[in-house]
Formats: sequence, structure tokens, C-alpha cells
Amino acid sequence: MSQQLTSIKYSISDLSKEFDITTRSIRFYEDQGLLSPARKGQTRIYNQRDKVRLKLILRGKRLGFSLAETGRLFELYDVDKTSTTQLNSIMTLITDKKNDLKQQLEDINAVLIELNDLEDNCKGILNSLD
Amino acid sequence: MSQQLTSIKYSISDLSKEFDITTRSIRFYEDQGLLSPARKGQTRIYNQRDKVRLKLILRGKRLGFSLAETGRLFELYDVDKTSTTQLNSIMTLITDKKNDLKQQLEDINAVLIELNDLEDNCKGILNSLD
DNA sequence: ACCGAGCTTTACGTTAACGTCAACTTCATA
DNA sequence: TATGAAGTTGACGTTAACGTAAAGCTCGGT
Repeated sequence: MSQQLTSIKYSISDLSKEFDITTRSIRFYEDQGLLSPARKGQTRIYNQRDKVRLKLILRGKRLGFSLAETGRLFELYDVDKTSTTQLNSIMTLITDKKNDLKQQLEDINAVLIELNDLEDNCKGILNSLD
Repeated sequence: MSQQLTSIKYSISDLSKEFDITTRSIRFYEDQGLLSPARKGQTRIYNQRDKVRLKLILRGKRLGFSLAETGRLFELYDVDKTSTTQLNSIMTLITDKKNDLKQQLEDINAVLIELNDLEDNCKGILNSLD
């Protein structure tokens, strides 16, 4: 039924080129438990899911998440959904993260406003030098 | 004329308490050239400007800026405004930072959407357990 | 005169996230 | 067959941003 034709495979250097990171980093993320690619002999073989995970890791980094935090977010999807206590602890974790991100939104908007002011300032000076 | 009554002074522990950071951190920021408080003998005396700077440093940290990056942003305000080349290099730096921040906005919104989905999911399961 | 609280400098320790060899295998190609 | 490109596992080095401990001033209160 839901047989996916996701037989697309990637080598470690494929991914390192695509995301512009080193193979060292990719192996390190695996060490930290964020990736678990298949193996053909010794060689790592990455599929679509691995690639998506890697993209999420890098997005997390851009947001200042530590690898451990990103790992915890990954686990949210695999957790035991039958335990009420588990569900509640997830909910609080989600709430906390959402608050962090809302703070970040405020921060970013504040900085953007300052940068725009500064930019206008510079433009004004440049124009007055004609 | 524009004499400011900004004679409000702070000790290092005042600031450490107010911002909930250690005095070690505050001194470290000074080592890195981000703060330069006055001295009374050996003792550091912080004024309103120093306090604002500290607030900006912490905001930068929340956004994932390194201390060096924040330092560069500080310098933007003190730079020689008569040099056209200086102005142009500032402008490109501003443009770059703005692009970074716009990317962050996208990232944050994407994560917020996911977290909201996950939250709804959890709520649904919790409700179905009644 | 002594004490404790708060400040100082100096200096070594720590953690995260990799960088950078070194030494090895495997595989396709000249 | 050899050689070069791409993969592997250690293992030690590095940087940023502090933590932490040692040793010492200084000042108000008892």
C-alpha cells in the first residue's frame, strides 16, 4: 500500500557537498545519536529520512540549538504516546521551546529595526556626499 | 544643554543580579572589548550606557551571535562616517546580517508550526484518554 | 585591631563542536 | 598490478565562553 519508492541513496560526500559541511561533522552528528545511516560493509549509506534529519540539524544550529536539544526534539516523535505522564512532560517541553522562539522573534525584529535605521542613516550620508 | 542626569551607577554585582549572569561573564565581556566601565580605584563602576550594552550583548547571545559579532555591530555606531569606502563596507555588513536574520525568521516560523502540530497531536491523544 | 563582604587579578580547568592528522581498507581504472 | 579516490576508525588539537580556585586589597562595622 504505502510502499514508498524512496530508494534514493546518498554517500557521505554527497551530503557534505549538498549541505556544505564536512564529512567529519556528519560523522560527529552520528556519534551524538542524531543520525543512524545504514551500512554497506563499512560504508555509510544515507536515505531520504537521514537527509531530512540532517537538514533539521542544520536548521537547529542556525537557531542556536545545541545538538543535544535537537536530539531531544527528534525524540518527541518517537516517544511512547500511551503514557499520560510522558505526554505531559512533552507538552511542557513544547511550551518552553515555543516561549524561547517567541523571545527570539522579538529579538530579531528589534535588531532588524536597528539595522534598518542604521542603513537609512548610511544612505542619507552617502547621498549628501554628492 | 543636553546635560543628562545619568549619574546612576551600578556595581558589577548589581548587574550580575539584574541580568542573572555571573560577574565572571561580565568581566569576560570587558576582556573581549565589549564593555569598558569606569573605575574608582580598582573597582568597576557601570553607568547607563554600560548597562544598555550588556543588555544588547545578551540579546545577541539569544540570537546565536558570537561575542565577536556583537562587538562588530557595536563598532558600526562608532565608525568614521566621512569615509565612503567605510560606509559601503558597513552597508554590505548590514545587508548580510539582515539576510541572516530573515533566514532565522523563516526557521523559527517553521519550527513553531511543527511544535504547534505536535502540541495539537498531544492534546488530541490526551483528550481521547477520557 | 579584627572581621567579613565585596571587589580585584592571575591562572588553570571545562564543555561543545568540530579540525586535523595518521594509518587502514575497498574499489574502479590506467 | 599499482595507483588514486573515497571511505573507515581512532586519537589528539583547537576555539569560544565561560567556571573555579587561589591570593590579595579595602572598607564599614564591632
